[in-house]
Amino acid sequence: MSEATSKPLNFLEQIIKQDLESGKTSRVITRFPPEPNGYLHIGHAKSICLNFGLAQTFGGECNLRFDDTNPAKEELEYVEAIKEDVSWLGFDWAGDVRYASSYFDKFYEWALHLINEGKAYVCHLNPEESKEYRGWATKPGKESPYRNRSVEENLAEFEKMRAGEYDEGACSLRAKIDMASPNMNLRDPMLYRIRKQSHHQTGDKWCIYPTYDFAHGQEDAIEGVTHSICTLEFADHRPLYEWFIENLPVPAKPVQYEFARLELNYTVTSKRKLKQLVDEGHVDGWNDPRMPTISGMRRRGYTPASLRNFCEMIGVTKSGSTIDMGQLEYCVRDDLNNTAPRAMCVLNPLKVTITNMPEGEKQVMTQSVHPNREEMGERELPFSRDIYIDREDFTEDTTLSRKKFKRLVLGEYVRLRGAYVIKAEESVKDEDGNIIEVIATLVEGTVGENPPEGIKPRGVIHWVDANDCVDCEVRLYDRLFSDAAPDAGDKNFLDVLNPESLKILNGCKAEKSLLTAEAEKAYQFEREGYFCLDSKYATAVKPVFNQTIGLKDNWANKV
RNA sequence: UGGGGUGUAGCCAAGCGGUAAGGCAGCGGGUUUUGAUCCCGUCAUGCGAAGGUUCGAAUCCUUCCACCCCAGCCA
Repeated sequence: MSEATSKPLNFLEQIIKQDLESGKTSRVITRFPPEPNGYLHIGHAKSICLNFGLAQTFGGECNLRFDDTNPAKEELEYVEAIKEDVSWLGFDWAGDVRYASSYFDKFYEWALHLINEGKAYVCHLNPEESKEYRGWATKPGKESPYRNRSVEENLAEFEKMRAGEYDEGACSLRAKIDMASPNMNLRDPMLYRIRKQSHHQTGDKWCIYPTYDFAHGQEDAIEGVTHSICTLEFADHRPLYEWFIENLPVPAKPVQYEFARLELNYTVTSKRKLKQLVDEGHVDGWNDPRMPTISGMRRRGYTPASLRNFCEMIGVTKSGSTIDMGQLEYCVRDDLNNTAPRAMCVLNPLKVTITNMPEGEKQVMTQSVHPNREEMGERELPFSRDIYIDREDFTEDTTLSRKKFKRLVLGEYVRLRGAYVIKAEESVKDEDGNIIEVIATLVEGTVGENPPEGIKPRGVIHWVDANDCVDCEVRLYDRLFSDAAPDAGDKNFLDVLNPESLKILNGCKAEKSLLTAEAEKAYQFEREGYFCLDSKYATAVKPVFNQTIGLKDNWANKV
């Protein structure tokens, strides 16, 4: 790590390195603490890579802990999905999955401890009154009239809360700190509130639930977490986090650090908004391939490695930043370019008949599965008199320069990828003047060989044997939002949804080898992009392919 | 205008008193049976602004400016 070529340490790595060197800690324990109230998204991927990555780098461990302190918003479906996403990303948590809810007895005991110390009280102010008493940024709060109850009374009232004798909102347990603190979080924060709901892990055992603030640091302490890493908006909570650690007989003293959450342009990373997209049917579920969720990206064909590389590449700092979507796309292309098998698929088929090839004759071309990775083997491509090419790869316009149109032009030559050089002899049109077929001839001896002197193919195009191919559906995706900052200002993100984010193409013609494609495993459809079989809609008789990402294409606007 | 946080290129990001790394994007060129990949070159006299300290400042000091977060019985 001291080599000149190594990546510089981010600020958290520097802190941990120092803590290890100074002996402040001898091992590193981190945790990824999602609340199971939605699916994980790209922003969580950053946190996962950070927390698990730090543990890996320094030979420590990282826990997966569900921060399930609010039964009103949480569901078992989400905990299962989150576990799957973390595993898929390639990380193993230490030991069993943890739950904040499994520490509820301990939290209750610690609440009693604070009451006994005179540091917590049951407050019967209702939500509106609490708000009023809290004051404002420039205005100190007022002390609750219940603030100075006796320990005995508080104990009795808290027991009544726990026993279900009060309705939701009737009262709460609060810490006695400082109603005049400039930090709003220290103005007698709430520790417990009443929620008469069953919990996905603890059932109906409790009707009072600890707040985030009263739970998080203590969870960390119980698990021996040394570096508790959260996002910037919790920085204001750090003094409170520390207050609990100082005032409770906790078994360890974790320290909280904050980093900037990931923002990506042209998308939203807010569970609330993503849930709204799902609930209102703007997308096809949490794993819609257009969603920035981990499950959506997986269904789209993104790989764990590409996401990990992305998170590594963007860095970790405390400055709020918005990463360009292009950077994520670069990582996906970079990984897929190296790993994806190649195949050919014609998206908008145009029939080509090769007249100097006898009807019924079948030839077989062989083509490498990957141009620079011989070990991936070869594939066979049937070739006959009738083939399909893409409509966009043929034109009758003979005035186009060779630089501007490197495809098939009437009267000229083009190379069929992995097969012959052909010449377009004439085009056939329907009564409306649309080109429906191209009549062509092949140049003998051009498979794997250059054509004779004088024949200069304009370029290389992809094709598929019309007599031996697979009919399929292809789904093309564009960004979900047409605005770079769907969230910004007071604009409604739903107003900037991109109406063209999904295009469904039917009647596409894929090469036969694609019949064995595995769901979510991307192929490169040569000259088109990366595509994977959809895990939801593909059937044995009808493959459906999702476009993972297009090939980089910077010639269109240059010529 | 209370508290907390952040300002280095179009987007990220190193830098920790010794004279602005790297990546993405862009631009120019080369190779190529994918207009992809790959390769080469190019891209901040400048670090939010203004003062100050110093032989020397993105780094230290002062003042100012801009943006983000906090008034849930959400996390």
